[in-house]
Amino acid sequence: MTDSTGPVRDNPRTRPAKAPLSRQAVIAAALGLVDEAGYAAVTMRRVAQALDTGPASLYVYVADRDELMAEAYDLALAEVEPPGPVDGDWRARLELLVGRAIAALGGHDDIALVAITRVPTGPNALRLLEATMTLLRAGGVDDSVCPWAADVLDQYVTSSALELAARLRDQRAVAAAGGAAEATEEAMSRAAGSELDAIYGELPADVYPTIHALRPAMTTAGRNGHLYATWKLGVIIDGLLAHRRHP
Amino acid sequence: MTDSTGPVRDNPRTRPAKAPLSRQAVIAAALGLVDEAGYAAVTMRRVAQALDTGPASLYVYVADRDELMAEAYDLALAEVEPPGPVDGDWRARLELLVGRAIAALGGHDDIALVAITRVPTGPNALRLLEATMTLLRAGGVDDSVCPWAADVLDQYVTSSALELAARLRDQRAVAAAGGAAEATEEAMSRAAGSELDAIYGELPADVYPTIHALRPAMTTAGRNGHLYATWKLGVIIDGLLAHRRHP
DNA sequence: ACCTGAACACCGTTCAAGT
DNA sequence: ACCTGAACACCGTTCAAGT
Repeated sequence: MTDSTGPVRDNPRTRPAKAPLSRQAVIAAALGLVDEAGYAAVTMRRVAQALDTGPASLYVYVADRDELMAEAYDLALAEVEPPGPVDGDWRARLELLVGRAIAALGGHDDIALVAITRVPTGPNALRLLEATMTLLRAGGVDDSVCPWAADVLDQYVTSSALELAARLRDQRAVAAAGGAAEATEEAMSRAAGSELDAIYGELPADVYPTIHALRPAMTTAGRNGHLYATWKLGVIIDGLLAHRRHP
Repeated sequence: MTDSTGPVRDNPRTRPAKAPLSRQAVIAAALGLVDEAGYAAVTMRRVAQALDTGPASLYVYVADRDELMAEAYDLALAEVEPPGPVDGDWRARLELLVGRAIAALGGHDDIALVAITRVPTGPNALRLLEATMTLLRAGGVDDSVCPWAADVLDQYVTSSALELAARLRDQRAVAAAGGAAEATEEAMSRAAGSELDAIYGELPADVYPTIHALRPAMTTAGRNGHLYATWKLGVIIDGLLAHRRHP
């Protein structure tokens, strides 16, 4: 007699799940969609749908899609903790910091695309910029080149995060195809980067002698994700050390 | 008596401009639109409009927007000429090659965005990859790390081209605003990167001491485009030289 | 073979109207 | 203040129909 009569009553049994909208909820929903389907698949309409509302409602909390994605990017960086004194000298700490940023961003698919078209200025991005430049200074990098050095490291983080995301995506595709034999084979060959290898393989050896000669080393398989990332960071840091002072 | 009577006749006076459609024409039109309005503004419908046809007609020559943009990217690289023996030793030549690639891509607004989401495999990209790896080998870079080194240089080219494009875009905005005093001031402050500087300036100095201390060096003005690009390339090449061999 | 009008299934964003 | 239905001005891509 109390339950089914009044549709005016805000009954938590018939209307249970709908959490109140908020800026945080909108941003979290956007990042969740990135995880599921990637940056390009995040539309205002889908974010709204995930929050059980209409697209127009989002504009109460967020100026536009661009701002929303920038906030999702910063949310992805929230989990990154800057290393402390226990983690070693400045170089070990810098490597840890950079590695954590790559893992955090790469763990949210291609959210790092946000950093390609705009300079991140969210609170977490600023926090990590501060930490990075502090470590660089500790490494003897000159004040005048410190911002440049931080920029180079940021570019390294962005491109490495996108690479990691692509690798994880391939792995997920292989795992998802673990049923039909044909699909599995196709997914595995994609994961091995053999499309690219096939392109190199079809080039005439006389006009592309170097590509031809180095082809074994050029496949994604030959790149070995982690080893490549380590090598690349070494290149950058040693390069930075050689250019500590302003030209 | 021959000119105005027959509407059936294909009269070049009344129907002059419409060139026959072709894959090349579609690609060139797309790159032209990038130059005018940037990557995001290039839609199939606008490309069709520029060619005086309907969007459906483009699909005769091009599989989808992605392929079209990839071809436009490769077209932008067509003008890059690999340096020869007259241009100096391997390092001078590598610096020239990389500089030319940045200039070519950056001269077509943000077309370099194409290289972010897919590995360029057009004929010109392959031609320049071959040239790059040949120079790296001449510099003593080990075969096993050559592809990695080429990858690092490609990332440098892409990010530098996007930076250059942004700088040119700002300059164009300043030039275009050369009338109304207010508009000019706003455009110039944008060009000086003072938005970013304002963000840094508002940070509390006690929790962001390093950003605070280095703020003068962090503005775009302080970055001085060309000097920064030179420094960055030096960092990468010297880093590569220090890691010539496989770890 | 090449071209295209019309349609399909989407977009981001705005705005008047509701509570 | 917060929310929203409906609309506006776009998208990429397909496909049946024309030449």
